[in-house]
Amino acid sequence: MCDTVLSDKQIQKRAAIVNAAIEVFAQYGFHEAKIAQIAAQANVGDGTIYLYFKNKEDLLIKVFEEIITKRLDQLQSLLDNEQTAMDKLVSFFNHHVALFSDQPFVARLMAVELRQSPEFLERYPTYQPLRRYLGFLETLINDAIAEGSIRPIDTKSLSFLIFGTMNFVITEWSLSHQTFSLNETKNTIADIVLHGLLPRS
Amino acid sequence: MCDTVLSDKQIQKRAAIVNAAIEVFAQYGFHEAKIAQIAAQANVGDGTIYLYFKNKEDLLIKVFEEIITKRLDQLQSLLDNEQTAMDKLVSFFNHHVALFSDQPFVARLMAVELRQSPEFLERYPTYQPLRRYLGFLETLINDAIAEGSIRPIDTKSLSFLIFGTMNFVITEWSLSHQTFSLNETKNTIADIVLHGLLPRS
Amino acid sequence: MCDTVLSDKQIQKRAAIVNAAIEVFAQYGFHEAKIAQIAAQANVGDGTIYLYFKNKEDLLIKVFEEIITKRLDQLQSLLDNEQTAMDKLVSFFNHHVALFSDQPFVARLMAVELRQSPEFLERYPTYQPLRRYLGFLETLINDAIAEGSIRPIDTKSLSFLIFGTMNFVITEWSLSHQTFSLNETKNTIADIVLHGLLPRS
Amino acid sequence: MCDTVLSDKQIQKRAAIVNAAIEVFAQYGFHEAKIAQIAAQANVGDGTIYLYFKNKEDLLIKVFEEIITKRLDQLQSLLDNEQTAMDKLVSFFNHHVALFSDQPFVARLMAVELRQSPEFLERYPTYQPLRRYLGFLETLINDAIAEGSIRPIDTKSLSFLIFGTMNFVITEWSLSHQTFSLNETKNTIADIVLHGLLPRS
DNA sequence: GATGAATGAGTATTCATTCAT
DNA sequence: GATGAATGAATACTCATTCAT
Repeated sequence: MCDTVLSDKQIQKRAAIVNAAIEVFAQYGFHEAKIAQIAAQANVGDGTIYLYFKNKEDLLIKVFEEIITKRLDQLQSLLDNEQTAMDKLVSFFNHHVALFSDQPFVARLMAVELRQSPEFLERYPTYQPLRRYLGFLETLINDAIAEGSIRPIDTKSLSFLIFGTMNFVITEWSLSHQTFSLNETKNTIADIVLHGLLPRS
Repeated sequence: MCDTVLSDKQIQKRAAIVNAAIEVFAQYGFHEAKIAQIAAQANVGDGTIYLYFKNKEDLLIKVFEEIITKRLDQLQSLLDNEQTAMDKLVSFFNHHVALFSDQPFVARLMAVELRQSPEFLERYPTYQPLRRYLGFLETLINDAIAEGSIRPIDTKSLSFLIFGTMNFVITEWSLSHQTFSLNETKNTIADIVLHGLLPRS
Repeated sequence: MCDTVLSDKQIQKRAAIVNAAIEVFAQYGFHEAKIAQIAAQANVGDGTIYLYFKNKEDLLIKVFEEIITKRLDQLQSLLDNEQTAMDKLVSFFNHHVALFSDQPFVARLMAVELRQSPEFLERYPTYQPLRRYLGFLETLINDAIAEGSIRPIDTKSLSFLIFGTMNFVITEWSLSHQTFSLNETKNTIADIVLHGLLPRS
Repeated sequence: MCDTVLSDKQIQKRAAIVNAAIEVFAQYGFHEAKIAQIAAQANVGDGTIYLYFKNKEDLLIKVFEEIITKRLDQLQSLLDNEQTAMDKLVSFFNHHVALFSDQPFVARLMAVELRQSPEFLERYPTYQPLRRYLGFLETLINDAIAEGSIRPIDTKSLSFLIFGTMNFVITEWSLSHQTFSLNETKNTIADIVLHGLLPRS
């Protein structure tokens, strides 16, 4: 059934499972999360999960894929409002933080759970929702460079800078129980990246 | 015996366990790492590990503490060669990357294993070797600001920027099997952070 | 599921586990009894035991509770045939021996396993199926005294005398591989208790 | 060394181990008692115990043998003061209770630990310190019968009656934290056994 | 399709025993 | 002889997965 067309009721059931999985994975991490708890939270039988997902690992993978896809769709439509490539890039940055700070565990999941171990990753060589996300960011950067809004630097390096920094910031912010202002930190970092650290003459 | 003064032979045995643990944790992650495998790799009996560490979790914690402490000591003495605060900061940045790229799994461990789950973290509220590391970085930043070498910005934000970015870069570099130049990426990022992204008029 | 109403099949499965547990506990004692062996004997998976009992200790406790309850029910209905309190008391004595000599290990379990250690007992301060059994015996004694069939002596002392003696006798009889006549011993003891040891003038 | 003649210092060391073992076995029971704890309590190294005893089981066995031997010696000399066989028997009864109530755990050990399991017993077919104790009691009974002080009944049955009852009483008394008068219970039981339960005309 | 009872493989940890010192 | 660090066998319990209903 895993790949068949689903009825409405089935779509709802699958969504319930995914939502429950997000919550439970986020709270306990992959290994401490129990299928039984996810099933209970989703109000389905334990076995039902296996009608929609191959196994626990597959559930984690799929959950991510869907989060990232949804995030990218949201970002895409939000960015349509912006004119210049630079505006789009700045907007991406702001919305990235905003979107993930709504569900900070997703940032943690991205930084942590999907990187369980080299072993894990090697079992899913083609699995790279993160790649799609970074790829999207790289496109925006390239456009901004082409536009002349920012100076030409290595695209991948900048995407790592933006994504890596903000992922770390969001995770810290979440783990610290929001004891600092995410927004101010974000603005400070944007300022540094845009203008540099050196004193302005 | 856990906390007593150790004989030379015991020190060697303990070190063998720690080294084996680093390798196995790094390759498999905390949950997939088996005590039996660590013991085998260290050439000791399974039970011996429990003479030196309270349990598997304690082993992870201690392993980290020791890595971070060693790293900080190394950095400290390397930085003694530098004159200005700015030189020290730049040197920290370079050596940080160099040190962790020698053992890229340590970067992964820092980013991943120690963040297992909110549950895990809450069991060790005061445990923060990462704090010490970031604290050291913040001191360097403050000195550089006081010196006038960089403009006054929020210290914590900058420390997040430097550490978060480079931790991500190292992890990506490691997971990608070193398919890009760590050094060039590092230099590009340093350039951006120092001079900013905007086109130079 | 532990406390839910059970289906017929589940009742059978639970009973199979209880029976297997009685045999294995009886043969090896609590500590030497292995869950795997009980499961094998009951023809269920190891894990299945944990669907019906919290843990090994709980299994021991529950097994006893059920044996004692069943024994008391049997005794109760057997005693309904007797008219006087004295007849009931004598009947209890005879049936007690008969019932436990059918499963002599139950006598051993009562004397031994449930008294593992003061530590064990203190973990179950309110757990006293033995109390119920002795309490029942004390009631019978009180009635016989009220009836005037036996002289008024301390009820508890007599209950200890009857129960303690016969439990010891049954255990010895069982451990000695029935090398003496349980029935004759029982009758001799009954005679002594009823008529006293002193020579009859 | 186990069976060699021992120096004074060794005799002391062995005694320290035995005493520590009694305490620890009594408090925790055989299975929960740890060799390491016994060694610590006896102020010797773990390995030292194995110089004096073959293994943990052997330690339990030897400990009992010595307790029983000492008890029997004490009883023997106490009984020398008595004239008639009947006086000796009564005296045995009283002193048995007194001696064991000083170390109620010995009663428990006798009732419980030495009866671990049929398996355990079958490993020590010839091991019967209890036999010696019961044998001594039977001799006293026989003498009292020969003397005409008590009527002729089956000796073994009476020894079971006396020993079984009092062992149970002492154990209950100990486990109940001495909430009833051991002495009164003892006297009531003696009275019943001597005079019988039936009303005196 | 949905369920959840049953399964049994898998593992951290303990502790009696050994043996190099 | 005494020690106690080292050993590794042994086991209760968990939980992802299956499959009869």
